Amino acid sequence: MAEKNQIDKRERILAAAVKVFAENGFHNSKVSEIAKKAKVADGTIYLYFKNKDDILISLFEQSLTLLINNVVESIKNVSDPLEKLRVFIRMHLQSVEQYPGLAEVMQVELRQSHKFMKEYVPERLAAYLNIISDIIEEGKKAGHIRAEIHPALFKRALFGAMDEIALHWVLIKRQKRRAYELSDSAQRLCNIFVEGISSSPHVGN
Amino acid sequence: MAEKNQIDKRERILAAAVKVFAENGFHNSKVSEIAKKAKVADGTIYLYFKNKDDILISLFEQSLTLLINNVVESIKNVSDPLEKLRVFIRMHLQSVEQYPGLAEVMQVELRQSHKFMKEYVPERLAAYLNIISDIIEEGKKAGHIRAEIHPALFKRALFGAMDEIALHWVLIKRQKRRAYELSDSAQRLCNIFVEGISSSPHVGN
Amino acid sequence: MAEKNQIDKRERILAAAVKVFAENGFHNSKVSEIAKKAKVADGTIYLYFKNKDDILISLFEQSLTLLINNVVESIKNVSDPLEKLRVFIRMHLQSVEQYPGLAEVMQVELRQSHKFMKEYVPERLAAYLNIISDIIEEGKKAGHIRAEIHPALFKRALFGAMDEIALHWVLIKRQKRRAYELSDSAQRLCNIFVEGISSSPHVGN
Amino acid sequence: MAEKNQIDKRERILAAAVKVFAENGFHNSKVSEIAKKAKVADGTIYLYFKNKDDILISLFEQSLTLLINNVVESIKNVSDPLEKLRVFIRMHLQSVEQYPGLAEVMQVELRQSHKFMKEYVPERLAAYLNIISDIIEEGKKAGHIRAEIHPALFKRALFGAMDEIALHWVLIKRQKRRAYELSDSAQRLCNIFVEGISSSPHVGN
DNA sequence: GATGAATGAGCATTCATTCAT
DNA sequence: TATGAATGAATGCTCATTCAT
Repeated sequence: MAEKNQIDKRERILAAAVKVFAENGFHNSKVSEIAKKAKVADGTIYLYFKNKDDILISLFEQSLTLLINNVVESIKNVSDPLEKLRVFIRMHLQSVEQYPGLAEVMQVELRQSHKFMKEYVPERLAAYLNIISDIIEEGKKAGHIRAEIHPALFKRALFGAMDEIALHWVLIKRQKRRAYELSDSAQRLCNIFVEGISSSPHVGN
Repeated sequence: MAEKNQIDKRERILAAAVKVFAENGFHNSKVSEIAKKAKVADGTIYLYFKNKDDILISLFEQSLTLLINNVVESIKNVSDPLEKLRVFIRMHLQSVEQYPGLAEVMQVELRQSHKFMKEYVPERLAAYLNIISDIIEEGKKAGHIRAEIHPALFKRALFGAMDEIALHWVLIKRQKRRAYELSDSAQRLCNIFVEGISSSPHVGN
Repeated sequence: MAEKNQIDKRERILAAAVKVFAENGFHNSKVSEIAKKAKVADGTIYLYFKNKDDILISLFEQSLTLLINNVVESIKNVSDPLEKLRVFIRMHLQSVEQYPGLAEVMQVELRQSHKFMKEYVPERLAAYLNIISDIIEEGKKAGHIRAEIHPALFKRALFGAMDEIALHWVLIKRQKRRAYELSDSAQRLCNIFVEGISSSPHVGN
Repeated sequence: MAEKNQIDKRERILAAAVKVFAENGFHNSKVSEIAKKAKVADGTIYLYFKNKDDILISLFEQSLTLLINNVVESIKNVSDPLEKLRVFIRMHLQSVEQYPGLAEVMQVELRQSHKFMKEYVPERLAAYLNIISDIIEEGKKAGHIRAEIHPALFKRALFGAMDEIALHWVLIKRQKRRAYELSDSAQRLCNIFVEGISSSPHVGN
């Protein structure tokens, strides 16, 4: 019971942190605000996290773990590498749509802290990206993907594209302008990244 | 002479700012450090810029203006839309290679600064991205680019990809690991974004 | 205990502030100096006061409340309006003698701080002054004070006179010149404001 | 001609300073704003004044000189000491009405700087106040003023009263509330300081 | 004399983190 | 565990003053 309460508390802090970070950005977020939103004393946060940075890292890793699990699960039963790629793209954007804080935290973490929290090595992110390059390797072996496609570059290109599109969607949404459907964007992204790299001539869509 | 000196001073501040921002990130950069690096008094900065934010915005817009000019100039005499796209990609990454601060400032501006994302309207960036979508429109009309390609999404996808790749290169470079050639990356990116979207079957590379 | 400590802390800050403000004037006083003198961290001050201005206002209101209480208590059992006035004058200067910071803070607040003169409405001060005009009204009704005396003007004239005299005493005292007795000044002030200066009986106006 | 221009410039700076100080208070006034209002370069001010404090002091002394001259001139042909006092009071408040900046500068100078510009000895002010005490001495000698009246205290009491009343008038005026007539106040002040407030003839003390 | 660009000292306030309870 | 009062380091910006022209 006490243990469950502890887990609860950690989760509550993380949940509060996503909202606060998404709202104000990492640097403009106050630990005390997270504490307030989590209905926890300021000091309590330091029982569960080393410092403010640690909250962000935890959040990021938690999100990525979730994302990785979702994606791996979804891809598991798909055999065609190109289809795997389509599923991947769809899953990523779907996750963003479902947890809009996710995209914002990624932005924050990847661009902002990435560079300044120099100690931190983004293993989880690497793992996530490697799912992509693995698919490419696999597709190349199977002859479904052209030999010229460079897996390590492709994974970053795709990730950058998805991330930028997610960011745009989040920004539009925040501005209360009618947000478009991210599932449409997923389809359009497939048009570029999947149909484009295929080794067979295009046969419609 | 006096006038030149003034221009010099503004430029010196901007040049110092790129370095400092790139090194520490916007939020962790001190105005006084910029001043010191520019060999200027702290107060002098406020003769040329409204505040710290204004330095960042100016930097960003200046960089983009440079980029736009370079790109437009390079594309001018190219008639094939697909080739235009290749040139665009090459130019962008070449510029990053030439002014490594550029990529970092972009990151900073675009992602890090929530404040800007809320208040600042990135007209220059929009103009830059529209060069891409214009090429796509043109290519579609000419029948060189498949009808399914969505210009507005494409421009963001390509930009996100280029940006991510630029960031990676900058980070590798900073870590003193042997930096790879960005021109190779450009070639590989073309493989994905240009050969992929073409309406004609691939004929080698 | 803890509560007492808190009250202590607020009081300590105010006590330190009187000294610092009196010594340097409001604008030349540093919050950090107040903190140091109160043996409190800089930030602690902001747990008890909104900002530097708020310290001054609190100080002023606290002083006036004290003054009002003292005066009201002293006057309570005096029936003759003219005697009330004498007591009032004595009490005011006595308070200054007892809390020399008081007079200086009054100066600071009332004269120096244009900002306050524009935004802050001195209710407490008005209440204090109205004690004077009430006495005058009462004396006029009872026939002890001439009809020509204008209560609203009288209250300000008396306050201005007392304040100027208090300031002079404080300044002399600070310069380490032998300070005269404020009780003598009180007596002399009564001679002017209560007994009148003319040696001949009034012959109308 | 050049000399006249110089005088002009000094006057223009002082005239600008009155307005700026009256508007914002001494500490919140910027030298550059004075310069702008005087249509003079910032640096030019330092050709005519040692520093910002010096502007205030000059202003104050200039005002007092004017005041003293006016008062002395007005009193010259009055023989009755009590009447002299009435004229003095009227002249002072009339001057305030005529040059509203005067009262504000007095406040600023006397309360604020008085204490903090420790080097400055207010000789001119002393001279002004001594006009009052001289009248009292004279009146006492002539038997028109009671022996108990203490000249040195009287001068400060009267000055404090006039100053407070002037300040109130200026504040009311600034708040755009219908300002009352200062000549009325002068009359009422005479009632207090000259005629005395008691309705019964003095019977000793 | 006149200018105004340049200087750089100075300071209120915030907020991540600690620790006595 | 949990609390939240207390801490104090850290910094963008202002503005009086200077001085090369």
